[in-house]
Amino acid sequence: MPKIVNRDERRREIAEALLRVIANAGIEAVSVRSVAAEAGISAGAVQKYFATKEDLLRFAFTLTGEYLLQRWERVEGSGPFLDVLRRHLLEALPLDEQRRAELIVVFAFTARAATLPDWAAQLRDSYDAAQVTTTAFLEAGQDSGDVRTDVPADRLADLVIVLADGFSARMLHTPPGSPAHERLLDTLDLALTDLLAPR
Amino acid sequence: MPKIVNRDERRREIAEALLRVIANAGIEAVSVRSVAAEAGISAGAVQKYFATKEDLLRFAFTLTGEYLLQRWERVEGSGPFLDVLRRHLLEALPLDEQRRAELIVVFAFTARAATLPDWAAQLRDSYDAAQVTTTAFLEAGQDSGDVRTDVPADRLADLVIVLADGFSARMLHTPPGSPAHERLLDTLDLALTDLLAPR
DNA sequence: GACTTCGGAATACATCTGTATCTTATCCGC
DNA sequence: GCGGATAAGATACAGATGTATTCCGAAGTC
Repeated sequence: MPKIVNRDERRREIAEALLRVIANAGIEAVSVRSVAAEAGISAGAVQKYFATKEDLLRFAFTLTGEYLLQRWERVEGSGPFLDVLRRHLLEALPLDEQRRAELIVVFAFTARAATLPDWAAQLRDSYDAAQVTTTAFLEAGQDSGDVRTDVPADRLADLVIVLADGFSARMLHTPPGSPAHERLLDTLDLALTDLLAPR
Repeated sequence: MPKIVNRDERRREIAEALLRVIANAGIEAVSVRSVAAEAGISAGAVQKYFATKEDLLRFAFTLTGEYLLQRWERVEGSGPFLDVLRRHLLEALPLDEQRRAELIVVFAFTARAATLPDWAAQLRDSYDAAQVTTTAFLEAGQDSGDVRTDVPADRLADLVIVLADGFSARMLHTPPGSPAHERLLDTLDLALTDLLAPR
Protein backbone atom coordinates (compact mmCIF):
# COMPACT_ATOMS: atom_id res chain seq x y z
CA MET A 1 0.00 0.00 0.00
CA PRO A 2 1.02 3.61 -0.18
CA LYS A 3 3.48 5.51 1.81
CA ILE A 4 1.67 7.07 4.76
CA VAL A 5 2.09 10.74 5.67
CA ASN A 6 0.06 13.10 7.76
CA ARG A 7 -1.32 15.26 5.02
CA ASP A 8 -2.58 18.11 7.19
CA GLU A 9 0.67 18.19 9.12
CA ARG A 10 2.62 18.37 5.89
CA ARG A 11 0.49 21.19 4.56
CA ARG A 12 1.13 23.14 7.73
CA GLU A 13 4.87 22.59 7.48
CA ILE A 14 4.90 23.93 3.94
CA ALA A 15 2.74 26.90 4.87
CA GLU A 16 5.06 27.71 7.76
CA ALA A 17 7.99 27.66 5.37
CA LEU A 18 6.07 30.17 3.28
CA LEU A 19 5.58 32.40 6.31
CA ARG A 20 9.32 32.27 7.01
CA VAL A 21 10.08 33.30 3.44
CA ILE A 22 7.80 36.33 3.79
CA ALA A 23 9.22 37.27 7.18
CA ASN A 24 12.77 37.08 5.85
CA ALA A 25 12.51 38.41 2.34
CA GLY A 26 9.01 39.76 1.81
CA ILE A 27 6.06 38.43 -0.11
CA GLU A 28 7.77 39.25 -3.39
CA ALA A 29 10.28 36.51 -2.65
CA VAL A 30 7.55 33.88 -2.44
CA SER A 31 7.63 31.37 -5.25
CA VAL A 32 6.86 27.69 -5.34
CA ARG A 33 10.57 27.00 -5.57
CA SER A 34 11.65 29.34 -2.76
CA VAL A 35 9.06 27.91 -0.42
CA ALA A 36 10.08 24.37 -1.31
CA ALA A 37 13.71 25.20 -0.60
CA GLU A 38 12.78 26.75 2.74
CA ALA A 39 10.77 23.65 3.61
CA GLY A 40 13.64 21.42 2.56
CA ILE A 41 11.68 19.58 -0.09
CA SER A 42 11.39 19.71 -3.86
CA ALA A 43 9.14 22.04 -5.77
CA GLY A 44 7.29 19.04 -7.10
CA ALA A 45 6.41 17.93 -3.58
CA VAL A 46 4.84 21.29 -2.84
CA GLN A 47 2.58 20.83 -5.82
CA LYS A 48 1.30 17.57 -4.35
CA TYR A 49 -0.10 19.46 -1.38
CA PHE A 50 -1.14 22.74 -2.98
CA ALA A 51 -2.41 22.69 -6.53
CA THR A 52 -1.63 26.35 -7.08
CA LYS A 53 0.43 29.07 -5.49
CA GLU A 54 -2.78 30.89 -4.66
CA ASP A 55 -4.02 27.89 -2.64
CA LEU A 56 -0.80 27.91 -0.69
CA LEU A 57 -0.97 31.62 0.07
CA ARG A 58 -4.58 31.36 1.10
CA PHE A 59 -3.90 28.49 3.46
CA ALA A 60 -1.04 30.38 5.09
CA PHE A 61 -3.26 33.42 5.42
CA THR A 62 -5.86 31.58 7.49
CA LEU A 63 -3.03 30.01 9.46
CA THR A 64 -1.83 33.38 10.76
CA GLY A 65 -5.29 34.11 12.11
CA GLU A 66 -5.31 30.84 14.01
CA TYR A 67 -1.90 31.56 15.52
CA LEU A 68 -3.12 34.73 17.20
CA LEU A 69 -6.21 32.96 18.52
CA GLN A 70 -4.04 30.20 19.96
CA ARG A 71 -1.81 32.71 21.73
CA TRP A 72 -4.83 34.44 23.15
CA GLU A 73 -6.08 31.17 24.61
CA ARG A 74 -2.87 30.84 26.59
CA VAL A 75 -3.07 34.34 28.09
CA GLU A 76 -3.43 34.45 31.86
CA GLY A 77 -7.03 35.42 32.51
CA SER A 78 -6.92 36.30 36.20
CA GLY A 79 -6.14 39.59 37.87
CA PRO A 80 -7.42 43.14 37.36
CA PHE A 81 -9.63 43.50 34.31
CA LEU A 82 -7.58 46.08 32.45
CA ASP A 83 -4.42 44.06 33.06
CA VAL A 84 -5.99 41.05 31.38
CA LEU A 85 -7.04 43.17 28.43
CA ARG A 86 -3.57 44.66 28.26
CA ARG A 87 -1.99 41.19 28.16
CA HIS A 88 -4.20 40.22 25.24
CA LEU A 89 -3.28 43.38 23.41
CA LEU A 90 0.42 42.84 23.96
CA GLU A 91 0.15 39.43 22.31
CA ALA A 92 -0.63 41.19 19.07
CA LEU A 93 2.44 43.44 19.24
CA PRO A 94 5.87 42.64 17.77
CA LEU A 95 7.64 42.24 21.10
CA ASP A 96 9.83 39.32 20.06
CA GLU A 97 11.19 37.96 16.81
CA GLN A 98 8.41 35.39 16.51
CA ARG A 99 5.61 37.91 16.74
CA ARG A 100 7.53 40.37 14.61
CA ALA A 101 7.77 37.78 11.86
CA GLU A 102 4.06 37.06 12.12
CA LEU A 103 3.24 40.73 11.91
CA ILE A 104 5.30 41.18 8.77
CA VAL A 105 3.25 38.39 7.25
CA VAL A 106 -0.02 39.92 8.40
CA PHE A 107 0.97 43.23 6.85
CA ALA A 108 1.84 41.60 3.57
CA PHE A 109 -1.47 39.76 3.54
CA THR A 110 -3.41 42.86 4.55
CA ALA A 111 -1.92 44.76 1.66
CA ARG A 112 -2.84 41.86 -0.60
CA ALA A 113 -6.40 41.92 0.71
CA ALA A 114 -6.72 45.53 -0.40
CA THR A 115 -6.96 44.51 -4.05
CA LEU A 116 -8.24 40.91 -3.93
CA PRO A 117 -11.97 40.81 -3.09
CA ASP A 118 -12.05 37.32 -1.58
CA TRP A 119 -9.04 38.05 0.58
CA ALA A 120 -10.77 41.22 1.71
CA ALA A 121 -13.84 39.19 2.69
CA GLN A 122 -11.75 36.84 4.77
CA LEU A 123 -9.99 39.72 6.51
CA ARG A 124 -13.33 41.37 7.20
CA ASP A 125 -14.54 38.17 8.80
CA SER A 126 -11.52 38.19 11.10
CA TYR A 127 -12.19 41.78 12.07
CA ASP A 128 -15.84 41.00 12.72
CA ALA A 129 -14.93 38.09 14.94
CA ALA A 130 -12.45 40.21 16.88
CA GLN A 131 -15.08 42.91 17.19
CA VAL A 132 -17.67 40.48 18.61
CA THR A 133 -15.40 38.85 21.19
CA THR A 134 -13.85 42.17 22.23
CA THR A 135 -17.28 43.72 22.67
CA ALA A 136 -18.44 40.80 24.82
CA PHE A 137 -15.29 41.05 26.89
CA LEU A 138 -15.76 44.77 27.46
CA GLU A 139 -19.42 44.31 28.35
CA ALA A 140 -18.35 41.91 31.07
CA GLY A 141 -15.95 44.60 32.26
CA GLN A 142 -18.77 47.10 32.30
CA ASP A 143 -20.92 44.74 34.35
CA SER A 144 -18.16 44.24 36.89
CA GLY A 145 -17.58 47.98 37.12
CA ASP A 146 -14.07 47.87 35.63
CA VAL A 147 -14.95 49.64 32.41
CA ARG A 148 -16.72 52.94 31.83
CA THR A 149 -20.39 52.63 30.98
CA ASP A 150 -21.00 56.04 29.41
CA VAL A 151 -19.95 54.65 26.01
CA PRO A 152 -21.37 51.49 24.36
CA ALA A 153 -19.07 48.49 24.50
CA ASP A 154 -18.91 48.13 20.73
CA ARG A 155 -17.42 51.64 20.43
CA LEU A 156 -14.85 50.75 23.02
CA ALA A 157 -14.12 47.56 21.11
CA ASP A 158 -13.46 49.66 18.01
CA LEU A 159 -10.95 51.64 20.01
CA VAL A 160 -9.14 48.58 21.34
CA ILE A 161 -8.82 47.05 17.88
CA VAL A 162 -7.67 50.33 16.38
CA LEU A 163 -5.07 50.69 19.11
CA ALA A 164 -3.83 47.16 18.45
CA ASP A 165 -3.47 47.86 14.72
CA GLY A 166 -1.95 51.27 15.23
CA PHE A 167 0.59 50.30 17.84
CA SER A 168 1.65 47.14 16.03
CA ALA A 169 2.17 49.09 12.81
CA ARG A 170 4.22 51.72 14.56
CA MET A 171 6.27 49.30 16.65
CA LEU A 172 7.03 47.16 13.64
CA HIS A 173 9.24 50.01 12.49
CA THR A 174 10.62 50.90 15.90
CA PRO A 175 13.61 48.81 17.04
CA PRO A 176 12.85 46.87 20.23
CA GLY A 177 14.81 48.25 23.17
CA SER A 178 15.02 51.72 21.70
CA PRO A 179 13.69 54.67 23.73
CA ALA A 180 10.87 55.15 21.24
CA HIS A 181 9.86 51.54 21.69
CA GLU A 182 9.64 51.86 25.46
CA ARG A 183 7.80 55.14 25.16
CA LEU A 184 5.20 53.53 22.91
CA LEU A 185 4.54 50.80 25.45
CA ASP A 186 3.97 53.43 28.09
CA THR A 187 1.70 55.34 25.77
CA LEU A 188 -0.35 52.22 25.20
CA ASP A 189 -1.01 51.95 28.92
CA LEU A 190 -1.98 55.58 29.02
CA ALA A 191 -4.46 55.11 26.19
CA LEU A 192 -6.03 52.02 27.70
CA THR A 193 -6.69 53.52 31.11
CA ASP A 194 -7.78 56.90 29.77
CA LEU A 195 -10.17 55.41 27.25
CA LEU A 196 -11.59 52.46 29.17
CA ALA A 197 -11.40 53.11 32.91
CA PRO A 198 -14.56 54.33 34.65
CA ARG A 199 -14.60 58.08 35.00
CA MET B 1 19.77 69.70 -30.76
CA PRO B 2 17.72 67.15 -28.91
CA LYS B 3 14.02 66.95 -28.30
CA ILE B 4 13.15 68.91 -25.17
CA VAL B 5 11.10 67.33 -22.41
CA ASN B 6 10.49 68.10 -18.76
CA ARG B 7 12.34 65.23 -17.20
CA ASP B 8 11.05 65.60 -13.63
CA GLU B 9 7.50 65.95 -14.85
CA ARG B 10 7.87 62.79 -16.92
CA ARG B 11 9.25 60.85 -13.98
CA ARG B 12 6.29 61.89 -11.87
CA GLU B 13 3.84 60.80 -14.56
CA ILE B 14 5.42 57.37 -14.73
CA ALA B 15 5.47 57.03 -10.95
CA GLU B 16 1.81 57.98 -10.77
CA ALA B 17 1.04 55.27 -13.28
CA LEU B 18 2.85 52.87 -10.96
CA LEU B 19 0.71 54.01 -8.05
CA ARG B 20 -2.42 53.39 -10.11
CA VAL B 21 -1.27 49.87 -10.92
CA ILE B 22 -0.79 49.12 -7.23
CA ALA B 23 -4.12 50.65 -6.26
CA ASN B 24 -5.93 48.62 -8.90
CA ALA B 25 -4.14 45.29 -8.89
CA GLY B 26 -1.68 45.24 -6.00
CA ILE B 27 2.08 45.56 -5.90
CA GLU B 28 2.47 42.07 -7.34
CA ALA B 29 1.06 43.37 -10.61
CA VAL B 30 3.84 45.96 -10.90
CA SER B 31 6.23 45.28 -13.74
CA VAL B 32 8.08 47.60 -16.06
CA ARG B 33 5.68 46.61 -18.80
CA SER B 34 2.47 47.00 -16.80
CA VAL B 35 3.51 50.43 -15.59
CA ALA B 36 4.48 51.48 -19.11
CA ALA B 37 1.07 50.35 -20.40
CA GLU B 38 -0.70 52.26 -17.63
CA ALA B 39 1.34 55.36 -18.47
CA GLY B 40 0.57 54.94 -22.16
CA ILE B 41 4.19 54.67 -23.23
CA SER B 42 6.55 51.86 -24.16
CA ALA B 43 8.55 49.81 -21.71
CA GLY B 44 11.71 51.15 -23.29
CA ALA B 45 10.68 54.71 -22.50
CA VAL B 46 10.31 53.83 -18.83
CA GLN B 47 13.89 52.63 -18.81
CA LYS B 48 15.05 56.02 -20.00
CA TYR B 49 13.73 57.59 -16.80
CA PHE B 50 14.34 54.81 -14.28
CA ALA B 51 17.34 52.58 -14.72
CA THR B 52 15.85 49.80 -12.62
CA LYS B 53 12.48 48.76 -11.31
CA GLU B 54 13.77 49.38 -7.81
CA ASP B 55 14.53 53.01 -8.66
CA LEU B 56 11.00 53.42 -9.91
CA LEU B 57 9.45 51.91 -6.81
CA ARG B 58 11.62 54.03 -4.58
CA PHE B 59 10.70 57.22 -6.36
CA ALA B 60 7.00 56.41 -6.10
CA PHE B 61 7.45 55.64 -2.41
CA THR B 62 8.78 59.07 -1.60
CA LEU B 63 6.07 60.56 -3.79
CA THR B 64 3.30 59.18 -1.57
CA GLY B 65 4.84 60.88 1.43
CA GLU B 66 4.84 64.19 -0.38
CA TYR B 67 1.21 63.81 -1.36
CA LEU B 68 0.08 63.62 2.24
CA LEU B 69 2.18 66.64 3.16
CA GLN B 70 0.65 68.60 0.29
CA ARG B 71 -2.86 67.75 1.40
CA TRP B 72 -2.02 68.82 4.92
CA GLU B 73 -0.86 72.19 3.68
CA ARG B 74 -4.29 72.81 2.18
CA VAL B 75 -6.16 71.98 5.39
CA GLU B 76 -8.17 74.86 6.86
CA GLY B 77 -6.20 75.98 9.90
CA SER B 78 -8.74 78.20 11.66
CA GLY B 79 -11.39 77.28 14.19
CA PRO B 80 -11.32 75.26 17.40
CA PHE B 81 -8.02 73.52 18.01
CA LEU B 82 -9.33 69.97 18.15
CA ASP B 83 -11.35 70.53 14.98
CA VAL B 84 -8.21 71.54 13.13
CA LEU B 85 -6.42 68.47 14.39
CA ARG B 86 -9.37 66.33 13.42
CA ARG B 87 -9.36 67.73 9.88
CA HIS B 88 -5.69 66.84 9.53
CA LEU B 89 -6.34 63.35 10.77
CA LEU B 90 -9.22 62.86 8.36
CA GLU B 91 -6.91 63.68 5.48
CA ALA B 92 -5.03 60.47 6.20
CA LEU B 93 -8.15 58.30 6.14
CA PRO B 94 -9.59 56.53 3.06
CA LEU B 95 -12.71 58.68 2.80
CA ASP B 96 -12.75 58.85 -0.99
CA GLU B 97 -11.42 56.77 -3.85
CA GLN B 98 -8.34 58.95 -4.24
CA ARG B 99 -7.23 58.59 -0.64
CA ARG B 100 -8.23 54.94 -0.59
CA ALA B 101 -5.94 54.30 -3.55
CA GLU B 102 -3.10 56.13 -1.85
CA LEU B 103 -3.59 54.13 1.32
CA ILE B 104 -3.43 50.84 -0.55
CA VAL B 105 -0.11 52.01 -1.92
CA VAL B 106 1.13 53.05 1.51
CA PHE B 107 0.20 49.66 2.88
CA ALA B 108 2.02 47.83 0.13
CA PHE B 109 5.09 49.99 0.68
CA THR B 110 4.92 49.59 4.45
CA ALA B 111 4.87 45.83 4.07
CA ARG B 112 7.83 46.13 1.73
CA ALA B 113 9.71 48.24 4.25
CA ALA B 114 9.40 45.44 6.79
CA THR B 115 12.05 43.40 4.98
CA LEU B 116 14.11 45.99 3.09
CA PRO B 117 16.41 47.89 5.46
CA ASP B 118 16.75 51.06 3.40
CA TRP B 119 13.00 51.27 2.87
CA ALA B 120 12.58 50.84 6.59
CA ALA B 121 14.96 53.73 7.19
CA GLN B 122 13.00 55.97 4.88
CA LEU B 123 9.72 55.04 6.55
CA ARG B 124 11.24 55.69 9.96
CA ASP B 125 12.27 59.15 8.79
CA SER B 126 8.69 59.84 7.77
CA TYR B 127 7.41 58.72 11.16
CA ASP B 128 10.01 60.85 12.92
CA ALA B 129 9.01 63.90 10.91
CA ALA B 130 5.33 63.29 11.67
CA GLN B 131 6.21 62.85 15.33
CA VAL B 132 8.09 66.15 15.47
CA THR B 133 5.45 68.27 13.75
CA THR B 134 2.59 66.64 15.65
CA THR B 135 4.36 67.21 18.94
CA ALA B 136 4.93 70.87 18.13
CA PHE B 137 1.30 71.25 17.13
CA LEU B 138 0.09 69.67 20.36
CA GLU B 139 2.44 71.81 22.44
CA ALA B 140 0.84 74.88 20.91
CA GLY B 141 -2.50 73.45 21.90
CA GLN B 142 -1.28 72.97 25.42
CA ASP B 143 -0.11 76.56 25.56
CA SER B 144 -3.47 77.83 24.39
CA GLY B 145 -5.28 75.65 26.90
CA ASP B 146 -6.98 73.46 24.30
CA VAL B 147 -5.02 70.31 25.12
CA ARG B 148 -4.50 68.54 28.42
CA THR B 149 -1.17 69.31 30.06
CA ASP B 150 -0.92 66.36 32.44
CA VAL B 151 0.76 64.28 29.70
CA PRO B 152 3.82 65.35 27.69
CA ALA B 153 3.03 66.43 24.15
CA ASP B 154 5.23 63.78 22.60
CA ARG B 155 3.14 61.04 24.22
CA LEU B 156 0.01 62.64 22.87
CA ALA B 157 1.64 62.80 19.46
CA ASP B 158 2.27 59.05 19.67
CA LEU B 159 -1.41 58.57 20.29
CA VAL B 160 -2.52 60.73 17.41
CA ILE B 161 -0.25 58.92 14.98
CA VAL B 162 -1.30 55.52 16.27
CA LEU B 163 -4.94 56.49 15.89
CA ALA B 164 -4.30 57.63 12.33
CA ASP B 165 -2.62 54.33 11.45
CA GLY B 166 -5.18 52.22 13.27
CA PHE B 167 -8.27 53.90 11.89
CA SER B 168 -6.95 54.03 8.35
CA ALA B 169 -6.10 50.33 8.46
CA ARG B 170 -9.50 49.44 9.78
CA MET B 171 -11.44 51.72 7.45
CA LEU B 172 -9.55 50.46 4.45
CA HIS B 173 -11.45 47.22 4.92
CA THR B 174 -14.75 48.79 5.87
CA PRO B 175 -16.93 49.84 2.92
CA PRO B 176 -17.60 53.60 2.92
CA GLY B 177 -21.21 54.36 3.76
CA SER B 178 -21.67 51.17 5.75
CA PRO B 179 -22.85 51.45 9.38
CA ALA B 180 -19.46 50.23 10.59
CA HIS B 181 -17.79 53.00 8.62
CA GLU B 182 -19.95 55.69 10.18
CA ARG B 183 -19.47 54.19 13.61
CA LEU B 184 -15.70 54.30 13.20
CA LEU B 185 -15.81 58.00 12.35
CA ASP B 186 -17.80 58.63 15.50
CA THR B 187 -15.39 56.54 17.51
CA LEU B 188 -12.50 58.60 16.19
CA ASP B 189 -14.09 61.76 17.56
CA LEU B 190 -14.63 60.05 20.88
CA ALA B 191 -10.98 59.01 21.06
CA LEU B 192 -9.69 62.46 20.15
CA THR B 193 -11.68 64.35 22.74
CA ASP B 194 -11.21 61.76 25.48
CA LEU B 195 -7.48 61.53 24.95
CA LEU B 196 -6.59 65.13 24.20
CA ALA B 197 -9.11 67.48 25.77
CA PRO B 198 -8.18 69.13 29.06
CA ARG B 199 -9.61 67.24 32.04
C1' DG C 1 18.82 71.75 -45.43
C1' DA C 2 22.09 68.51 -43.30
C1' DC C 3 23.75 67.10 -38.91
C1' DT C 4 23.67 66.09 -34.27
C1' DT C 5 21.54 64.72 -30.14
C1' DC C 6 18.44 62.64 -27.43
C1' DG C 7 13.46 60.79 -26.61
C1' DG C 8 10.86 56.86 -27.66
C1' DA C 9 10.04 52.40 -29.36
C1' DA C 10 11.29 47.85 -30.67
C1' DT C 11 13.90 43.93 -30.14
C1' DA C 12 17.00 40.59 -27.83
C1' DC C 13 18.19 37.67 -24.16
C1' DA C 14 18.94 35.25 -20.07
C1' DT C 15 16.39 34.17 -16.03
C1' DC C 16 12.48 33.12 -13.29
C1' DT C 17 7.75 31.92 -12.86
C1' DG C 18 3.64 28.61 -12.34
C1' DT C 19 2.12 24.43 -13.69
C1' DA C 20 1.87 19.87 -16.25
C1' DT C 21 3.93 15.63 -16.98
C1' DC C 22 6.94 11.92 -16.23
C1' DT C 23 10.19 9.01 -13.43
C1' DT C 24 11.97 7.16 -9.30
C1' DA C 25 11.75 5.83 -4.47
C1' DT C 26 9.29 4.25 -0.48
C1' DC C 27 6.18 1.95 2.30
C1' DC C 28 2.45 -1.36 3.56
C1' DG C 29 -0.61 -5.64 3.19
C1' DC C 30 -0.48 -10.02 1.66
C1' DG D 1 9.68 -10.71 -0.44
C1' DC D 2 6.91 -8.68 -3.56
C1' DG D 3 3.38 -6.02 -5.91
C1' DG D 4 1.11 -1.93 -6.23
C1' DA D 5 -0.24 2.48 -4.61
C1' DT D 6 1.39 6.76 -3.57
C1' DA D 7 4.80 10.28 -2.08
C1' DA D 8 8.69 12.75 -3.74
C1' DG D 9 11.58 14.26 -7.12
C1' DA D 10 13.00 15.50 -11.80
C1' DT D 11 12.02 17.33 -16.07
C1' DA D 12 9.40 19.98 -19.54
C1' DC D 13 7.36 24.05 -21.22
C1' DA D 14 5.09 28.20 -22.19
C1' DG D 15 4.88 32.71 -20.61
C1' DA D 16 6.45 36.75 -17.97
C1' DT D 17 10.15 39.53 -16.16
C1' DG D 18 14.24 42.78 -15.73
C1' DT D 19 17.54 44.76 -18.31
C1' DA D 20 20.81 45.58 -22.32
C1' DT D 21 21.04 46.80 -26.98
C1' DT D 22 19.60 48.48 -31.33
C1' DC D 23 16.87 51.26 -34.31
C1' DC D 24 14.03 55.15 -35.72
C1' DG D 25 12.24 59.80 -35.59
C1' DA D 26 11.94 64.46 -34.19
C1' DA D 27 13.83 68.89 -32.95
C1' DG D 28 16.87 72.58 -32.92
C1' DT D 29 21.60 74.69 -34.55
C1' DC D 30 24.93 75.72 -37.88
